[in-house]
Amino acid sequence: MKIGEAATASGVSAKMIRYYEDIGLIDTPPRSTSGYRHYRDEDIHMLLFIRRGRELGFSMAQLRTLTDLWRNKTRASADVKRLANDHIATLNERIASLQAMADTLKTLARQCHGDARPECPILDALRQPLADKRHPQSHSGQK
Amino acid sequence: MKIGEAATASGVSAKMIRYYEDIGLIDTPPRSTSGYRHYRDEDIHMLLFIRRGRELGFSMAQLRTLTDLWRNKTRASADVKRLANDHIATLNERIASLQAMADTLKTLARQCHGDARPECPILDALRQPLADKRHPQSHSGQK
DNA sequence: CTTGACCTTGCCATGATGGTAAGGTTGATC
DNA sequence: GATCAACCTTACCATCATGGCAAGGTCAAG
Repeated sequence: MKIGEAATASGVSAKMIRYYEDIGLIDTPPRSTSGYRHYRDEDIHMLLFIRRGRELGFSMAQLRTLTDLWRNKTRASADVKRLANDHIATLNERIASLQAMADTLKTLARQCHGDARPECPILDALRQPLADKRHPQSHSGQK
Repeated sequence: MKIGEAATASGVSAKMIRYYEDIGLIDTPPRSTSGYRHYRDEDIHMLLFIRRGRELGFSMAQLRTLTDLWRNKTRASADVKRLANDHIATLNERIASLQAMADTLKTLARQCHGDARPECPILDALRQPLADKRHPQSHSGQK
């Protein structure tokens, strides 16, 4: 299978397949005499594996570990689980951060008239330090 | 105020202040005869405004619009509110996407023994198409 | 043999940020 | 009035995963 077919079959662009090869995430495939890369079904499975990992938000570094674990028949499932749990924790942090932003904005937007007048609590809030709902600070440390 | 002080006062690095100037997000400040940039309190407020906007997750493009609105005394608060609501929608999408990843991973991690054995439903799941909880697909469209 | 679809490599761009290097300015201290 | 440290200036490189483009080679069908 040439790279175009591999791309279609795996859903990973030819460009990215070459990139993954470049950074050593996948094996360097054999080449035809004319230099074309050739992939086997096994390689497609690897690419699918990588794509799904990316879709779950794993970083390239984590994918590197995951593909190693995948190839390693004597792996301990505990290692995979730990990686997954770490990633879940990271996802939760990112979610919490975005949620805090959204909550703050929702509060501000609710207070904004949203009409033709220029007064706007949203802009006002950006002028002053952002209020922290849980630990509001009353002092401003300026020089 | 020179750029270092402006950076300290605003919490925006000198590097980023120059960058914001470069992309036209802030005005080009006056220079001393030796070429040093000089900032007034007003400029610091603008930098604080930008920083807080970034902290709320607004993109640079949105910040560009926001700073324009901020400077424009005859703005309509409706415009600010619309921008905020758009951004809330974007944040919600990103949250939902991350939440879906986390949910899938949590389900998989729960099924993983997490011991010394190699069998692992997490790796298995990455080998097969990821299940969509709401609309499971039973066929695979391959060539 | 031509044509079109594919492949190859290599370089550029993204976006917001940090780093580094080489050189000029300033102000304080000796 | 020299020196030194702390600042400033510009300019370039790197990130990370991805896409785009260009110039040229390959291959199969007609």
